[in-house]
Amino acid sequence: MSFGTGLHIMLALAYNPGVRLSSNDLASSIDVNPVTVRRVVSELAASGLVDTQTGPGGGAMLARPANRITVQDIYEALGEPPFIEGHSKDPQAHCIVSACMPRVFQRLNEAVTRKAIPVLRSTTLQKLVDEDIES
Amino acid sequence: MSFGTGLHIMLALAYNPGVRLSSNDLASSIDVNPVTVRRVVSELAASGLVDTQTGPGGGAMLARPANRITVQDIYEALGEPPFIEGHSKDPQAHCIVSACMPRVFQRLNEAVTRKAIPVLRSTTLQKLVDEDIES
DNA sequence: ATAATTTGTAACATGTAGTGCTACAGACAA
DNA sequence: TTGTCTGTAGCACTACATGTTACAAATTAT
Repeated sequence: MSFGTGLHIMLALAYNPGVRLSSNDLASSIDVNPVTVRRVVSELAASGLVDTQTGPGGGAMLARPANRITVQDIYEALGEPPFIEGHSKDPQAHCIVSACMPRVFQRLNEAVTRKAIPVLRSTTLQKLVDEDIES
Repeated sequence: MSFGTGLHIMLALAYNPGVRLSSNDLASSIDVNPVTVRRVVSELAASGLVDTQTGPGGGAMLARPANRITVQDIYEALGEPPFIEGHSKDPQAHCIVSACMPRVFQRLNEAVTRKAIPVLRSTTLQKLVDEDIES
């Protein structure tokens, strides 16, 4: 859904290891609605990246150490769109060009993704906390 | 504006070298409104990628050969957003994490972009016509 | 000149996706 | 039992791309 909000949440949790932050805490850090935070946290929890708990003192915390969670994990968890995306219209039967567009977009996206994924996969939350991006 | 529509337009023009295609021709190939096509073509023309002409027999054609126009040219011409984009909220004064988010997103985007751009830059329209993507 | 065609652009309507907001059931701690 | 949180539903609001209509200006052909 929202990668920007999701990464901000994960980074806030990484900065506070072992501490549960409520959706209100997180919301005031990002300046969004607590419900929006809960919606994103819910997706992160479904992918096993965070652990949530209800009740007083409850909230979210990282499910494993920050050096074992990558930006790619977050990107996938939130179902982010492909880097290169075509239009959504179906190919027109009468048109040769439109018939091959889906394959063109797919291959182009694969080529870009093949380069981008390793960057996201090698960037852990811990590196971001240390502001140590991209060796 | 719309990279999907833009690339489809450019590819249709590449498939028909030397021929001017009207916004109606292009619109029926993509299945969008002719005005939408004219809006995108207008941006492509502003960047010098296509040449347009009014009147009967008018329309758009590539401004230079398909092997000298890259996907990156099109991506830039349409002012596409960065690959990795943060949320748009201003950093909250009271929060350490939110203060460093803009820089985190910027560096992350730079790292991904540095990998993705060469792919787009080495992929010419002609390669796409030949379905020869990514050596 | 005149008529027909096409771009470029404005103005407004429509569709769609993310977000804000309220509400409340269920889980949990004290 | 009470109060605090999450999870989620439902609906309003906002932002933005696209659809639609309209028309001036450029160009071609007669």
